[in-house]
Amino acid sequence: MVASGPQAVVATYSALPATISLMNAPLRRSFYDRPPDIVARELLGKLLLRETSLGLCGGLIVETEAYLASGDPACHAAKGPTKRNAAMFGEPGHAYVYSIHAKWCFNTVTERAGVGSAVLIRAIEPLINLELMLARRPLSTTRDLARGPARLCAALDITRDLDGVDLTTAEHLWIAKSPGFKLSSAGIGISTRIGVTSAHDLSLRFYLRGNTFLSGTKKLNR
DNA sequence: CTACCGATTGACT
DNA sequence: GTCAATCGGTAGA
Repeated sequence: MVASGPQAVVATYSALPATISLMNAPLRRSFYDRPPDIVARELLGKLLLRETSLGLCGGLIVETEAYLASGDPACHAAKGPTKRNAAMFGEPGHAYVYSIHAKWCFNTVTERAGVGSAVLIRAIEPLINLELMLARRPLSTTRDLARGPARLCAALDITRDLDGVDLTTAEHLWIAKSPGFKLSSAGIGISTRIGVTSAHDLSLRFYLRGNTFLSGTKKLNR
């Protein structure tokens, strides 16, 4: 059993020269209490961490998408609150977990309660406790383990149970800074969002350029 | 209750 | 590159 709460975890990240020590203190609520396109961009290079009775696991966020409270018909909040999207209208810094095509996807709620915006985490680079994550997706290669929003949820065991959970405590699911990772604007790619059937024109997908663990096609990742 | 849809994935050409 | 399986959420009878 791995103790919860801030602690150092060790991992090797492909873009860094060597094994690095990562502190896992959760980002504060103020980080999330901003427009989703800002949060989506700044979540790149952060660590997504998941704690269960089987131990700690996680990885580096390499791809995100913003869903806007207004002017964005692709956003689940666009038609107002329902039972499904209730978490999106709650406090920032909580999880919004929804089902699509019989799978789960994970978002962080952004902006103040009542607004209805979020950031979808689309891909992580697996770093911590690969064995555990691979056990949850036994047919997957390491590259495909968490490349895609539903794959990532399967690898981290994120389901409906975590809908609405607070991301600012190191209990079940949270996001932390990864020391040593520098976000440069040159390293960030921006494209239209993947899979949406409306608002094709909005460039609200953010990704770490050149990262091996991105979902989508080569063309979108240039 | 039924019917339809989808912010996906994995198998296949 | 194409395409169908999958099932929870939602709307409507």
